[in-house]
Amino acid sequence: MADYDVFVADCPARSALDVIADTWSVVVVYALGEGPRRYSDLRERIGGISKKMLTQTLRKLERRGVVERRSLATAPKGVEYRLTNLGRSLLEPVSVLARWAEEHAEELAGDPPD
Amino acid sequence: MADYDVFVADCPARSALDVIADTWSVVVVYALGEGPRRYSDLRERIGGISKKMLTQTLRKLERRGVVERRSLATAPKGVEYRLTNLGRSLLEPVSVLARWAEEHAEELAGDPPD
DNA sequence: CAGTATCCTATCGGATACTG
DNA sequence: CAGTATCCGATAGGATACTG
Repeated sequence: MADYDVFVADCPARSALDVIADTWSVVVVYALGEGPRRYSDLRERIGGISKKMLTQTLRKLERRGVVERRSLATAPKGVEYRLTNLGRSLLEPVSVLARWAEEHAEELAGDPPD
Repeated sequence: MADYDVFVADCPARSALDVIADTWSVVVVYALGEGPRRYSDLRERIGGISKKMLTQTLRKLERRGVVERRSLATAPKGVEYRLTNLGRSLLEPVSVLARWAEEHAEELAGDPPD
């Protein structure tokens, strides 16, 4: 019936999750989906993220080739982040996930954190 | 352009991830996508999962309403797990994730674990 | 057969303070 | 402005041993 296998190492859904499963990655990708943003604007746009976690998340997404960092020479100077092509291609799967959660919000509502 | 917001608590993609982001959940859901399975068969089918993690993952998915547990009276006795309707509805978003990872396998190949 | 119970390490992520 | 550095508590998850 199914022609995929279910060993973790080979499970492709798991490789996708390696990119986006942590607390902040999808949120950052969402935020950058609107267009390039400076570090400080990102922090404002995203509620409650510490500088540590924002930097850490951006660095990881950079290594994965999902975002790109570039320094701005224009005043006021700063740093801008944007999605790469790979990053933009992530928006669709993430939105499918989001739609699923919205459609099943009630079923998911009642359960304890973990 | 985008009309979603990006605060974690409200980010629907994050609620979906709360269900599937851990190491084994998607793998278990995949495996159960083939049909009901007994505990021991699941463990065989899934490579390298400990009893502890299998049980823990199944319990969590049960609480989330994604899988259902039922005892088998027939010999040999045992326990069977199956996807609920909610669980089956998860197969699509997960496979979208999987397809994304497969399509971008090379881009993702080169990077360090974290 | 289908779990518990323990122990142990590694990483996650928040808080705070400091820097070029 | 865009980070580092440090400390800390709370999970995540592997290994092993025991149980009804």
